[in-house]
Amino acid sequence: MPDTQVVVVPQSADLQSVIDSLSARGKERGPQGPSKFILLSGGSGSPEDWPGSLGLSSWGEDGDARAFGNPLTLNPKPEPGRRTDRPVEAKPLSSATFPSKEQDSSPLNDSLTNIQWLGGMCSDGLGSGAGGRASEKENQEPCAQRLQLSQHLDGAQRPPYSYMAMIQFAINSKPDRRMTLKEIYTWIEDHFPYFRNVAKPGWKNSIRHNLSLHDMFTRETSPDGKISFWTIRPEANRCLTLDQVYKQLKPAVPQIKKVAIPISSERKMKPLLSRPESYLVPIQLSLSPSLFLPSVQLPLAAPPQNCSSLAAEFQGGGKRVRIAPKCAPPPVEEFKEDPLCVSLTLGAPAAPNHPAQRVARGSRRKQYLAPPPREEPVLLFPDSTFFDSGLTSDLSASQDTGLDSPGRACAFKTPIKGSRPASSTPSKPIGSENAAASSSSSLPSPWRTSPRVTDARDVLDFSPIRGPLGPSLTPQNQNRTPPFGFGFDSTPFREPPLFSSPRELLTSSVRRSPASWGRCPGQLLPDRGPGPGHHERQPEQDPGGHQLLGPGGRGAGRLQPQLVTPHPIAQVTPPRPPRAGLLTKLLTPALVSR
Amino acid sequence: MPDTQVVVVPQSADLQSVIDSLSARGKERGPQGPSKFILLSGGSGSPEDWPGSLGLSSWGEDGDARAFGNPLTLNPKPEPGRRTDRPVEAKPLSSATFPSKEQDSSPLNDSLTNIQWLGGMCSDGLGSGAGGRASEKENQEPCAQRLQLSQHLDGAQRPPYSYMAMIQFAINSKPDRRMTLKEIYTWIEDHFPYFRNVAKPGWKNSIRHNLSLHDMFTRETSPDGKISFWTIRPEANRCLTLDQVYKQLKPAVPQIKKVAIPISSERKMKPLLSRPESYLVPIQLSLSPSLFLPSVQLPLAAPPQNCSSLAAEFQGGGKRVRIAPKCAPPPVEEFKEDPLCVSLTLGAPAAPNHPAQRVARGSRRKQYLAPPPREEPVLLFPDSTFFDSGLTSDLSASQDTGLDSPGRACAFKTPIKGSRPASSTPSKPIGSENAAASSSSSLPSPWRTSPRVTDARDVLDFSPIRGPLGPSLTPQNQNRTPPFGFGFDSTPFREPPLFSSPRELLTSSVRRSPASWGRCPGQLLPDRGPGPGHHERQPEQDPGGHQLLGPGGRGAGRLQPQLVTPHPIAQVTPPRPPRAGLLTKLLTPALVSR
DNA sequence: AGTCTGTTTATAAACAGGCGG
DNA sequence: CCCCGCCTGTTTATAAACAGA
Ligand SMILES: [Mg+2]
Ligand SMILES: [Mg+2]
Repeated sequence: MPDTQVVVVPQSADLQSVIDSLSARGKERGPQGPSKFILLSGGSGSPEDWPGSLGLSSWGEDGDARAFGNPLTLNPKPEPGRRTDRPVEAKPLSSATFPSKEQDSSPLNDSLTNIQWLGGMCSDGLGSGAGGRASEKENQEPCAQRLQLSQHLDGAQRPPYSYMAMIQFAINSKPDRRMTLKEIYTWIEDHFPYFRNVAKPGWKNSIRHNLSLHDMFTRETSPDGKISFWTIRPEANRCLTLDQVYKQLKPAVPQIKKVAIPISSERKMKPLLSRPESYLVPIQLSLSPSLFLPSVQLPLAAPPQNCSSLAAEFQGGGKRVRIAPKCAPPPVEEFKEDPLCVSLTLGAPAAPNHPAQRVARGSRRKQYLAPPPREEPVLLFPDSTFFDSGLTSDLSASQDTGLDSPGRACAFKTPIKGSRPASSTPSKPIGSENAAASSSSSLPSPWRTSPRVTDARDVLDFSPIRGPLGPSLTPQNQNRTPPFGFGFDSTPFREPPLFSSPRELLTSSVRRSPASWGRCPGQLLPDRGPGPGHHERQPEQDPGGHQLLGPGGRGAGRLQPQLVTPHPIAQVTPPRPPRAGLLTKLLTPALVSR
Repeated sequence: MPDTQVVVVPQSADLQSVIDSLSARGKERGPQGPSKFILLSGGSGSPEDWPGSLGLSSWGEDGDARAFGNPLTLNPKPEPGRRTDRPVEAKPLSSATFPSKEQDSSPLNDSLTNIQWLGGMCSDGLGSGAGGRASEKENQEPCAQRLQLSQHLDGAQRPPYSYMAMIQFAINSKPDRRMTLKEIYTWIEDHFPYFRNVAKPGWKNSIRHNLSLHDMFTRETSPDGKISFWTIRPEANRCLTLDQVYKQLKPAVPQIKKVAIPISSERKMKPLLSRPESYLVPIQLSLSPSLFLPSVQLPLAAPPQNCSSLAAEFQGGGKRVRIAPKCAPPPVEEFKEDPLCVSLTLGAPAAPNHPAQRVARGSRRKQYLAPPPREEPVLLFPDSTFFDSGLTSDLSASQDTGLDSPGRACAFKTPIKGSRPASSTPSKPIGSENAAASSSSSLPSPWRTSPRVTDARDVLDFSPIRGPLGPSLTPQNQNRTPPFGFGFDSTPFREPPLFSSPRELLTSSVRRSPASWGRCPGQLLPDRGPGPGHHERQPEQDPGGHQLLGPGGRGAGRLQPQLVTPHPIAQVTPPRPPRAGLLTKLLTPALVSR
């Protein structure tokens, strides 16, 4: 049902206004816009938290106590000048005109107009106070103190994407997927006015930081050495584009857009850390029909599998939406306190109670210790496990409480990756990825072995787009065809995408054939030939991934249903939110004064 | 001359007081303490900047505007409780006694007593004000506002080591090189009282952050899954210990301790970012005799090579000392404006003007694009290039200006690493590390090829200890024996350590045979057998490294002599500090008001 | 329910190197 | 030609969000 959107509505929200808003947005969206909506009751939140009226809390007053312009202190430049090269904010806010010139970047073919965080070019009359020491450094006040006016439509809403994601958007928007730093800046400013109009100049520092930090991004130098271009390691490039985040590429594939409506929750974070509480993300829903409104039936491929999701948007009382889910199959039976899962059809039960496949307990994920052993762990990989977009979903909530509790075949514990996922190139046997970390040659044997237990967990597809090939249930981790087809790239993967954390996803490579690296679907690469024979050096094979969103314990199996249960309007009864904790408080509205 | 220390003295310092201080310290040190000192005139600085009287500037006033304890705001816990589990600072500073109990960690066999940043347990009478909202969160005020009193001897000086380095110290101090998080905390608090007495509780957050971020650190789980231990990937473990930083392991190897005396320079950094301006670091000096006082002659192994260093301590007007240098051979002749180098004996000139070995220009280092080609690039690897301790030294200052300028054989440009150094395991051919990044199968040919130019640069030994085997000059990158011998670990490396940045050093592995992984020299592993046959899975081969110190552009060829020239008291005439810039100002004293 | 542990992102900063005014 | 400031790139520090135990 490509024209369908699932909308999670705060309990306290006015349903009619939601509907009105959605209808309006659907019109803006044009013919491709969703015409049907699935409404789910979400956590809390009041109408004033809605996109347009979000108050952008308190990041202008940061002040920070650091004497900025002490002209006599010659301490080495606290980030030199570095003002935005765009004319905006160049002068001390003298009623700038925001020429919005230099729309030189990629064509704005993204139909961005309907996204709430994408306001138009700021056209406010600024000129507010505090303009004295005009910010010339990156570590300065936000570009515009003019927050009180036009709190929307000028990028007041920070986009919900992480820097890493935005950089990927930017680079992948170019046909050759290569961008200079300045171009990245410009692209982001053009597509996310927040950064031009609102963010402090330090955001450019963060861009550079991300480029350097993540080895997904590599720098290439022009032959003459004069120009540096940033690229995405082809093995790691999931070819994320901003388009894909809200525009479906292949209507044939069932896709549902999802709108998370913000829940009030004030942050004390620094400006760029605090995120808007809602945004549009595309996901491929794979929920059992019982989760939906009675009238809705998803034309799923295989037998409808479970695999969670949805609730993602509400974790932490409207924290932020998770894109690129860490989707792990729920344990087969036996699991306790997993409200959403209860009503879901479970994947084909893998060999239950597979001994030696699970770490006794203790696992905050990551802890890449050893590559998955040849005897593949039991990995539940139900059909509907994969989500089209990076919407966070994870029903692997089963806390893995009792150690070695029987009946929990798919424990999904501490996936292993051999501290570097590298080396399993097509030219080499897959088993060659033994580059591992756990070979500390002096460990007492119990220590060596235990972490090597290779339960797959979390994991799966972070791709915002879904290929037509529906993922097939692969309980034995064989013949699996992870949904990395990417629409046009149909190269199947021999190995299932096994990674346990966003970081790994981000850093590691795409589990596609080298021939398909860098071949992204769609019109983004019109001038590029299929380039099939190009994979000179076969990089390490590994599932590539990316994280769209901000900080948080993404490394672990997220979206514990008990934490984020969206109280679906459908029949699914929230089976008692177990062990609420602080997050429960967040889900209960009005506690936050605001 | 193992009993010799090089002391860099600020120009404005009172020499007699320096000598007195050094003498006193030497006595504290005991029989092993240095009895001879080499004094070098350094940048600037006034006596009050000396260790004991450093003012610890202004990190208590940060304030930060974020309302901390707003009891009604239920925003998810801004770092829960998390007070130091040690009793120190438990109450609101009620004249704490600092029981200093639980000296349970490794035996303090480090003879730490002579290090200035290691004060005794704080014994001040504290009880100062501001004790109202006792810090219970990690993101709180520093443990003790009592800075005004007893500004020394209680850890007032932040140790000069990065978190990564300290974690290595801690873990490697255990015989089995395995530590729980809490043990790491305790070890650091015991050995660096700063963190117990002065630092804000957030330092523990940073420890955890470092453990997670750097994949050098891996987590292992006990068989029952109840306990997590942090270890160092054996391939990456350089077996750094705090001992090695100031204690010479093998007196046969020439080692000289160095004392950098602080230069006044106020920072506006946050507490933990601002570092003390001086500390002891061991280096293996390899300077031509002309650089030293006439009476000093270093018994260097091979013909005295150049290779810089020294000046390291003074960059940025007493920024911070660099440990674990990024030592790169200086260009042979032709280089411009390299004062220190001028007077140094240069390494044997490698094949001059090796075409196609150098990137045309443009390089801020890192930019791992392709693995080093089989035809090894010309890498100047002069004997004295290596320093015993991690003292930063880098004479590769030659800006590599003119592209393909002849006469500069050792261009050291943009080393390449194939975005993941993995896969070249002993079991596999070295050539198999083709996991690379530059295989973007759609790049126009010029872009593909250019970054692949494989000039080695920077690089080399970050080890704080030096093995007896003197590095041999290897202009052709063959038969090189990088100084990774580590004293007792004499396993030679087949591949030279080729890495270009501290990060790479940190992340990548030690270029030792797998059998030698985890085998660190000395008494640290008394209870561990030689464990030769333990390397089950051969991890990626790659030079291991580590960085001891804090932030900064370590990735690039550092220690531009023009920036840090210490004005040695010896005959070396500072050949005109080229292109001073802002850093020049920093070197000139008194400009900073203080 | 709170704390501890672990993972990840955001932000600031230090500094190196290059370039252009 | 040199100085100097800005831009770019790398790395560490710090705070924070959040998950899991
Ligand atoms: Mg990078
Ligand atoms: Mg780690």
